[in-house]
Amino acid sequence: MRWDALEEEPCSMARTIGVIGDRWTLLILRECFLRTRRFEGFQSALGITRHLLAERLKKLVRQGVLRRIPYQEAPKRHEYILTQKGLDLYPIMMAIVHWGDTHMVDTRGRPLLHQHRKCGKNFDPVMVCSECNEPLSAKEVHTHPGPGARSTPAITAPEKPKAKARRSTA
Amino acid sequence: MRWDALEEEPCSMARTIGVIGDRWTLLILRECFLRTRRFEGFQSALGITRHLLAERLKKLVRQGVLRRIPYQEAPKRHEYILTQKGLDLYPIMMAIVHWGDTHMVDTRGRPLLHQHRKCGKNFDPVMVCSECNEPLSAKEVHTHPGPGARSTPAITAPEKPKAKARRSTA
DNA sequence: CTTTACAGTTCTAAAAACGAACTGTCAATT
DNA sequence: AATTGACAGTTCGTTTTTAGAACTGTAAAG
Repeated sequence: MRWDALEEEPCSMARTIGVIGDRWTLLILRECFLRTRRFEGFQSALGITRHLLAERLKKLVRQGVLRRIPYQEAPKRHEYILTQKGLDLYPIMMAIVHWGDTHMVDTRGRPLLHQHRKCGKNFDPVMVCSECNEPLSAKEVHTHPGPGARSTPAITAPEKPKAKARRSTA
Repeated sequence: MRWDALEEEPCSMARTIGVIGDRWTLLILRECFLRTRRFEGFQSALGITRHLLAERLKKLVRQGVLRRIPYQEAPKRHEYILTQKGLDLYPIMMAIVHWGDTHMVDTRGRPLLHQHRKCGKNFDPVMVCSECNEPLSAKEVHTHPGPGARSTPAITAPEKPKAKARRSTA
């Protein structure tokens, strides 16, 4: 699969993965949220090769996730800062961190705590329904096609019409 | 960087990225949440090479995200189903989908709608503070070291002590 | 007895990532 | 005046991953 093809797929998840779905990009974005702004900052924090870093930053700028802002003339220098589109990735980041906090911690506990300025407490992020404010879990959600769903299913492998379950121990 | 090293880092995000932070893995998990369970199902839905699919499934099983359950003897066949650890990835998936719905839709609108069984309505996922239930945004959150923070910063590049800003147009 | 479903494994070619060195501008140091 | 260091990349040869297609093996169906 060509990875830029992901952005054309009629699936918001595939499209998003096309933008942020690789390891370095996610780590670069972590650094952005931790207030890193400059090339050397990213490079030394992550140990990414300079080549790849340059490429990933370019892509994030192209996608509108980061903005490249000059902070000095003479040797032209730029900072990379999150746009609103980039800031909106925050729930994804927090969800990733929280899963790690829940399932990947060692005996010492979590590496990082998060404090909510509004209420002053250390918190966990919780995902709730926008309509009833109840916490969400996979089993309580029903998925159905929306207006942007694929009309011509030509791209997918054609459904084999003769799908007769041989044995169904399942 | 060796990618399995990510799981040792004192950062819940890095550790999580070590498990799910690549394109195919995320797409495989999407399929899992859409109730795909079998090898051929994943393969034909995604167009992933069989080789990589086998490898990724193995890794997800090793990580405890999927469980490999026999559904027939004689050719031994297995299904891959989400464990609780895997189901807990749901907020990450929803956050990714929601970002795509917000920032990557074309004129036709969202490909998929989500209905909450409890309240019956189509919804968006919202991330809130576990303590005060207010929606979260990056700027309202302060991050500080937890018990599992790195005690010996030997792995990171040593902080250059003489960091004297040459020019600060910033 | 040939085909099909299914779950992989094996192989070679192509693409991506790594690692280290190099380019270029300017300020500060010697 | 010459050298060093900060900074933001680019270039290039090597190694690792991924793609793509074919092959293996079991058993039911036609």
